[in-house]
Amino acid sequence: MAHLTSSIEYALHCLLWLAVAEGSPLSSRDLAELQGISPAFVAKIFPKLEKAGIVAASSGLRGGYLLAQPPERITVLAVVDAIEGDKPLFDCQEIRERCALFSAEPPRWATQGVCAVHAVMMKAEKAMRDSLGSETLADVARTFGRKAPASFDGDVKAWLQARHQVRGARRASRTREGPG
Amino acid sequence: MAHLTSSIEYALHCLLWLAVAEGSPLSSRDLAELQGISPAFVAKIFPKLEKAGIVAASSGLRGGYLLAQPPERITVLAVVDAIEGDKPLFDCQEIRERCALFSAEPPRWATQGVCAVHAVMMKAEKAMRDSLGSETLADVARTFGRKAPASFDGDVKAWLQARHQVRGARRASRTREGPG
DNA sequence: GGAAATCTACTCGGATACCGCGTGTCCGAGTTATGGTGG
DNA sequence: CCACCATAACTCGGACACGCGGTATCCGAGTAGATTTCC
Repeated sequence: MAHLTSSIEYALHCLLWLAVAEGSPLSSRDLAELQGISPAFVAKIFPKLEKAGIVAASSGLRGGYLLAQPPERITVLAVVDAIEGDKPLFDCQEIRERCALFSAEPPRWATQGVCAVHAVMMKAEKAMRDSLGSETLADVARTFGRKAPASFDGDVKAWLQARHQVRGARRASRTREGPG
Repeated sequence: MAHLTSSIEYALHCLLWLAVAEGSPLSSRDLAELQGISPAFVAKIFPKLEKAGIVAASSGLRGGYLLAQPPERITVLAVVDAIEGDKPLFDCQEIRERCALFSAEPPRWATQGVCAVHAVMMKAEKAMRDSLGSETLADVARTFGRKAPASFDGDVKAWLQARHQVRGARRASRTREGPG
């Protein structure tokens, strides 16, 4: 992975909503409007989550995204890797090879094994990945759920249901009202 | 800090050379040519290390940089923070506040405390910082020293000494040779 | 009244601009050893 | 022979462009449901 970007933040927040709306699919537009963020941006990052097997997409009217796994099995690390493509946090430029003391070509003892600086960075990256891998979506949702009042869950489901009912009914009301 | 950039990699490699050249100051040019990297870039990042109290600068001919502390007291984390300015690895955008269910203003329970996603990221960042903080420049140098043959240290000091002798002697040789 | 065809709005998905940060470079101010000069 | 002075190259330090990756946006292909029409 590269580093902890906004895309990852958006993805995690969206996934939390999918966990709340257990069962009923939410479209990228739903997720965006629910959180007051850019719909286009949400639509851009979700295909990555789908390819990683974190969410499942369904097309057409009343389609949307569903968690492809139970929240207990989705680690934050998996989400990060899905978005960032598990690029390394540090890319060693092999400075050790270019030492002026190695006139023509660097000796074998210098290029053997892993660069000492690189090793430190990899160790740090592993510590970070381990931390992210130990937290699941369910853990984060629990933290969130502890703060929200009991009524909030109902409010959310009501909002989603209302939105589902509105879907596809616009044409009907428009023809009823008529253009003139 | 932001993330583990090339500047940090350069800085660490340069500091390793300063540790090897214990006592005699090395200029940014020395460090650059010794490693085959851009002198201008080295010159750009070293003032940050000086402000952080990691190196001490001396001006004028035969000036240069010196470690301001023993290598055992310089952690990799200190170097990272010196270069990056200890910017957070993740900046929370407080998405939770923009929820559409909070019509006018978000309720207090939603904005209270730390965002659950943010908390996970901070924990991961702390794990990384702890790892970087546990490694000192001396540790890295030891790893490097284990690989290099005993003769290498002498070669390095000879190279540096030769370079010091050359310094300031160019004008002399130039006037001696003369333009005509 | 029931079933098929049509039609619309909505969905995902990828290809396309904008912007900020990091990378890389350059030039100016200040300092110290050198070389020459005068006593 | 010694002390002083001007010189010049070297040093640090900050200010200036370039390029890439991430952010944000748009538009096209495909699909499921609702409406309409016909038997």
